[in-house]
Amino acid sequence: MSGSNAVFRALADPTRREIVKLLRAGPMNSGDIAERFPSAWATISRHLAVLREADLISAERNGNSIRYELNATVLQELIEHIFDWTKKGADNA
Amino acid sequence: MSGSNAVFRALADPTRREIVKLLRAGPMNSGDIAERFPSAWATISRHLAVLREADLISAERNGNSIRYELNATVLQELIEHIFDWTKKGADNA
DNA sequence: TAGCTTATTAGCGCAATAGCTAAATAAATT
DNA sequence: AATTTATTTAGCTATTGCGCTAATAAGCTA
Repeated sequence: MSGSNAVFRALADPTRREIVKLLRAGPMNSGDIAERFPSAWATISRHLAVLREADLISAERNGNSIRYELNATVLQELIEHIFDWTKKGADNA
Repeated sequence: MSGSNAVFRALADPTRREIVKLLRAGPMNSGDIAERFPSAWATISRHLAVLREADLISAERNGNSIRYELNATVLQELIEHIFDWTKKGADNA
């Protein structure tokens, strides 16, 4: 999936945006994340996979559990991307 | 559809993002927009409706045709919205 | 009014996505 | 090795979303 498309698609879902916001505070385990949502663990796990594919978060195995961390860089790039849109002129992607 | 959710959903589609980018140069008729895409006019028209619902563009009847204009304010707000995510701390929406 | 132009809405098919439960994988523990 | 804990993958159903064609609406002009 091509770069920014995956990011936009990932952020189109409210639950996934909530996960992103949740991870601002710092890294969390998959289970700790899932606990905060009404959906089943497996459902959240799939959401995490989508965010991972978009590179919005990164996963790291930590013994038994898996630690998810927000990828602030990608958010920053997204902001710049949209910011470019607000400028008239050339066909800057 | 609640505010920012509509915006994120609208931008999740590549064609709709192209339309947004196209309108940076200035207002355009529905037909002139549609001509630039391989999809059928009706398909583009529906995309325009989605963007309109998200308030990313505004429509104005101009005699026979309808003029679409980019709503730069909403893009600006979106940037600020995402920017807030990059800050740790409180649960700022 | 009829007819042309411009644009949207309706209805259908198909592919993609979100949700669930159950099964599978992985690491730690006994 | 078998069990427990943590998480993902698989298989299913239901909903949503995109694109098409055909039909409808709104404005203009003869």
